[in-house]
Amino acid sequence: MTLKKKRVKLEDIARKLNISIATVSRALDKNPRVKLSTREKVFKEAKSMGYMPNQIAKSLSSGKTNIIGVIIPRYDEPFFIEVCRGIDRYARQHNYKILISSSRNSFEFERENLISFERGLVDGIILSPTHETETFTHIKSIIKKGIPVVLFDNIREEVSGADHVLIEDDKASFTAVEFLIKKDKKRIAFIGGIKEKKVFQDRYKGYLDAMKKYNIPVYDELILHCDSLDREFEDAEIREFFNGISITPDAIFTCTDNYGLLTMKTLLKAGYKIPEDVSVIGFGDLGLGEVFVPSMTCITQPSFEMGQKVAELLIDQFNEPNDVNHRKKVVKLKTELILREST
Amino acid sequence: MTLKKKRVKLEDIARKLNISIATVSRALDKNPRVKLSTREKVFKEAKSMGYMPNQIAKSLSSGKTNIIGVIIPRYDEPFFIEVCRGIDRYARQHNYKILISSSRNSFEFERENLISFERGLVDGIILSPTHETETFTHIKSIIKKGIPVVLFDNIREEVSGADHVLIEDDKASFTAVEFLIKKDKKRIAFIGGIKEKKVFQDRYKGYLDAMKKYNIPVYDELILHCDSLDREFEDAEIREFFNGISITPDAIFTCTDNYGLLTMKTLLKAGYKIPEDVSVIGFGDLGLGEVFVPSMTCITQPSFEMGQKVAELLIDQFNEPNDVNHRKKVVKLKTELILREST
DNA sequence: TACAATAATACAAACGTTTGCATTTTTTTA
DNA sequence: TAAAAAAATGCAAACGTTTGTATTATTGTA
Repeated sequence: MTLKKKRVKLEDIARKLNISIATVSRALDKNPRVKLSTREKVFKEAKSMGYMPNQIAKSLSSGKTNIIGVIIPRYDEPFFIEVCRGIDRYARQHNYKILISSSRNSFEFERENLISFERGLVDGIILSPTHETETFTHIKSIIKKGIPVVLFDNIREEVSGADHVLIEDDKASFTAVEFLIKKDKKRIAFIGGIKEKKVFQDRYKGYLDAMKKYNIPVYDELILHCDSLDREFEDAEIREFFNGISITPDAIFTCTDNYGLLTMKTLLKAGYKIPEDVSVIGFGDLGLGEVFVPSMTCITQPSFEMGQKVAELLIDQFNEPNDVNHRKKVVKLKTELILREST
Repeated sequence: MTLKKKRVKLEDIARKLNISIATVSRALDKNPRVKLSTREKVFKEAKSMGYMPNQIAKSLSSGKTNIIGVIIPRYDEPFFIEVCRGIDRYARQHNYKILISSSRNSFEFERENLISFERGLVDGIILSPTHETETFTHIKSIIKKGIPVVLFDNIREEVSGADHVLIEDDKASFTAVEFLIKKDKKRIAFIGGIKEKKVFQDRYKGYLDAMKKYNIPVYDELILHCDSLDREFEDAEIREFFNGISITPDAIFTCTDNYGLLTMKTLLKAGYKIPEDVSVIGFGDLGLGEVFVPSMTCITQPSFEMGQKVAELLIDQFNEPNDVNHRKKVVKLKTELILREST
């Protein structure tokens, strides 16, 4: 049985070369204060001994971990994954790693995750609040401790008090619905998500605004606010909705790619033709809408870019003076309506 | 301008209460060596001062970070995300966090990531090798240093030398193809992925084995090994393939959900009826196959469970004596064929 | 060849914990 | 009521770095 060998540390190199730890440390740092020939000796020895710096010790000493904590409501939503990709890309370019946690759509978990990040493992935090998140005291308390925080998506602006990035949900859905109206649709259904979630409220608002502006009647019957938190059940919810309505819509605006696809599926199965009988629009555009037959018209969300922007704001904070009351930055990203076969 | 306050540490509590740091530390640990009344005092003070233990200092002192490093070939593949979810679930239950990196399908990045994990930030590593990964010396060198490693998916068993978890790819695809044959299909096309990747080799093997066993002719023309590394181009590749063939297949076995969906899309657009004219089978089953119209028959990969299993193996290693030469464990997970409308 | 100026290196404290062992305090016992 | 036993606390080293300052070695200058 071979036991694992101990890591080699600065001290080992120092002893071997008969110099001090400080010199070894500085040599490996390429600090010009140590003679070139010594530096070279140290490098050579470090390599031959298989030296690897200890990140933890470094962090303790420097007070920086170069880790960014990320809290998202769930993993199984392409939007969040895409944002994380964006964060990761930007972070890596700036020598940071990211540590992702899911709050599983629960305020309690969100708080717990946040608290666990308070233990100094991360230099800053990126968070997308759950729909349950109504108060922001937990976030503010983190900020007050001087830990940089950036929020994205689903923010109630009035209360956040932190840098954040979002898309113009109301405008985006207004545009989509307006497009349907201009295509002469009269019975436009709306399929949204849990009412508590800010993004869905905004998307609903955009729908109502457009309907109002063009004087199109809004039928309560044609409005569904899905509230399944689990993907598995969304399907059933949408099926039931269509079973229950007496007015046949000629267009459907949905607040999610998944809702859009499930809607199309349900309608196709029921024998409707898309877009001849009904038009369908989705929201998000993360790949599936394009593959489906017919392909789905979508609002694109610049998810990857959102991630990059969020990371940028955070890393900017790292480099700013430690002013707790600095002016909060808000970035709004633009969306676009991508036309496909479903309209 | 309000400056951020310094973190409160054990020393601060100790000073305030006029006791030693050691006692505070043990009190917070609920160590019975310190008097109950003292413990209570300490807890109260810690709370009122807003004490949060410093994870980094703890790690340095204990030699454990409670972080698991995970390296996957890419983020934008639901399979890997699902595995990560499984890892995360199991890890959290055992008080570990996970740090995910993508090797972006490049051996070089894989190595770099691995090296960065050698710096003591993680207690162990979970890795899914890229298709470029032919030698395992970088992995072995990590293992030799005593860092626990577990691999999953896409392993060349003969060379890995580490615990690993995989599915029986050849068996799975054999089953799928056999099913098609028993449905009396005669011209069965195969759409696989990059030839260098072990999982695709195995899935191809399963196809060939089944064809051979039942004496079905294999047409080279009906075989495609996609080699786009980027999702965007897979579509074009598959379209071209179908444009180029002169034999019309009556069934298509594809090695990926995405290939399956793209295939269905292409066929539907070309006017074929599924499953009347052609049957299609996918591989993976991560949600989309069920939504598509017609829904797609798939081989299920127990991705989430795979993640959990991988994490379990790793955490088991943490608790084993430090035997570098311990007998490697290999876990094979079962797949299933889920029948849907596309066959 | 002595002395300053400069270059190279070493010492030791600090980062915030944990923990073995020593010391002090309290309780028990005779 | 003093000694022994048990309980509570404190001291200091350790974890592996970084870094300000002190020290030593090497040059250059007159």
